[in-house]
Amino acid sequence: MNLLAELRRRFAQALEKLDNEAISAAQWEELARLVLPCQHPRFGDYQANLAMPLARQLRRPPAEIARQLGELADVSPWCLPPEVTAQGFINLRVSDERLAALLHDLLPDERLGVPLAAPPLSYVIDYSAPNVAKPMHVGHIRSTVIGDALYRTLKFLGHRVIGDNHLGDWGTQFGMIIYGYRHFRDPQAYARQPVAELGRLYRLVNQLIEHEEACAQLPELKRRAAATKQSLEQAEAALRAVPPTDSAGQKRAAAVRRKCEAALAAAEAELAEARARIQAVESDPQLASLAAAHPQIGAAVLAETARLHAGDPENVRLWREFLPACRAEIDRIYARLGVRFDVTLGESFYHDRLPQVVDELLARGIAQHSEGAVCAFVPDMPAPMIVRKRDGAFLYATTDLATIQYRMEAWSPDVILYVVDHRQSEHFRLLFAVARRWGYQQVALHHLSFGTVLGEDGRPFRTRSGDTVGLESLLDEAVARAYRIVCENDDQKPDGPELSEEERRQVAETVGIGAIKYADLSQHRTSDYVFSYEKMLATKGNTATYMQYAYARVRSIFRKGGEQPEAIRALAPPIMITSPAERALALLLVRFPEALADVVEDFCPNKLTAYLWELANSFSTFFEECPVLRAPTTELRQSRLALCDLTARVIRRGLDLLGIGVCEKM
RNA sequence: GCGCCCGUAGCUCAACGGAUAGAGCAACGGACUUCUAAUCCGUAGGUUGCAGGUUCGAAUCCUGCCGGGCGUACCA
Repeated sequence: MNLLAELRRRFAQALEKLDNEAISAAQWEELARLVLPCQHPRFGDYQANLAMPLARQLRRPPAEIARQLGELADVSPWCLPPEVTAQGFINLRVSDERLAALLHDLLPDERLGVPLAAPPLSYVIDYSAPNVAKPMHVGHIRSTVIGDALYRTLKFLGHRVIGDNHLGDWGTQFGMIIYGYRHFRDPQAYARQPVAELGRLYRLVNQLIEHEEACAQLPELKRRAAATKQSLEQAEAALRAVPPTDSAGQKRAAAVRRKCEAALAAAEAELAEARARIQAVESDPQLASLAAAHPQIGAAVLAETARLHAGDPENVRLWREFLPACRAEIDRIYARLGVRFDVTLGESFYHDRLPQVVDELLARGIAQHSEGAVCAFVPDMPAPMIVRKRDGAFLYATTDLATIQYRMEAWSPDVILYVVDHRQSEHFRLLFAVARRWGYQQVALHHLSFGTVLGEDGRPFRTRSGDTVGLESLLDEAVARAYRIVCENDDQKPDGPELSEEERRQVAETVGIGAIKYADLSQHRTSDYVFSYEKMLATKGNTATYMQYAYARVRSIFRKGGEQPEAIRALAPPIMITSPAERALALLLVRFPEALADVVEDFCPNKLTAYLWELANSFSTFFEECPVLRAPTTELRQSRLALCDLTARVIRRGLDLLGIGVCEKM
């Protein structure tokens, strides 16, 4: 049961009973949303803040309205009689007796009190979506982890959910490895380890293309750096020319100078990057000769891609040969991450549909020819959505439209969620607008954007040499650090180490992967965050490790006491609330359903991490203050064991919904 | 230039239009003969970028400014 939702219902009923024509029925539910959890326990557990906004409408003092609503609202049996303040707040406190009863009911409940959604909706979640020909990197973490957490949570709430991995399996990257395969492959290496060899070919071709582009851009970049330098000098001169008495003028000129400084820094950085790319190839004789032997490699790669798309038998054959190996590679990483999909329909799946999509858009007047391309113009958007290029090729925008069409035909979902980084928000605004005009008006389309993973320097997370960081090496590093922490802790246990080497490895894997996922999920989805092994593996604070530790402590109590959780559940002892620590823990246990409702309200998993952190913290306090095995009476011991069991189950379930595991010992 | 997002404790971040803005890290002071100290308890730290406005009530909504990130017609 969701207690908050229930109290809101009661207050909506109270408004109805108020029988005041000034308040429309439509307002009841809206006002009832002003029943909220208290920010501070001194005011109680929940508060109803609806008297204040009603005061003007009803032309009566808020305190008086609050008193009346407090009487009309039937908050029994859960809450004590409401207390009303002079400002008009209605404070609600859950009665200890009922709290105990609620927990007692929770004990045998597999769902831990979480109600099934009524009615259930059907969702398609589009997440992860890496390009399969290149190794997965740090940039894929967020989409994968957030999407998976939302998938699990929506499913647990009883919705019909289809997790769809919209792979990039049809793009230029395949042109690159086809080209690489034709010209640079090492047959023995390919026979031995095809994925590694394809990865090498991808990186090699990519490097040669970057070299070619950098060479081509170099004069322009030099020119731009010189020009920005000049405008900076002008801006500085202009600033000096402003008389000191003109403070407004000074400010304006200083702002211009700052802008020029930033532009110069950007131009110089770009120039430096281009030079580094050229240097990387030319300092290596082998690479340099390859670059010389393959001029126009960029165009050649595009031609290979075009031949693939046009159905050239040899390129299609190679694509079919490469794809399984590439898929196996990412599947291995998904297995390690514990991420699953219901379907994996990559871009290639929609290839056949693209011409019809464009034709249909043209026929219905949604798109038109413009400068040789086919474009869908949308009011209030500065640029159109281009669905076919001048050269006749389709774009990912076209694929995205075809994907919506297919998903609607195949599953007719109520909601489609796209877990994709914030830089694509404009693309999605266009996409959704065009989809609406195309006739998909019922389905809710949400772009769940997220921020960038930053390094400790505040710049997007990269290696020291400036490369993106491979996802797998990230996992390995986190696990390696977790292993050191596990060993250090186990060696220091008062009764000596209790983990075997094998167990230590397993714990380290669970803790390390959990740390990475949790660090990501505990940030607000939309903000950037700084990637730090130190912080994510910290043993105090809002980390997976802390939750996992709390879970392990509970399990340890059961082990030491020779108790079985199933036995406690079957016994279903009365719950006794004898201290503030017990009460705080008990109330949080009852509020698990609220946390999950919060998560899906705006698709923010950090609501769940915040809840779990509070719960685990509350348990730690309880652990310090309330002896379980040595409780003064058998009844209290059993009651506390029941609290422990529920805590462990909520933590385990909560972490599971985030895609994070637990350990019995750590 | 235009568009989108962001500015909260020294640092990293929470906060649903609600009461005295919360955590963690770092700092300081306590608690292991007691179920895992990977812990707990306490102290200190704030003009929520600035200025207006809306509201009974604003970190939250609106306007302007300052500062930052990202995106801006044929890449994905």
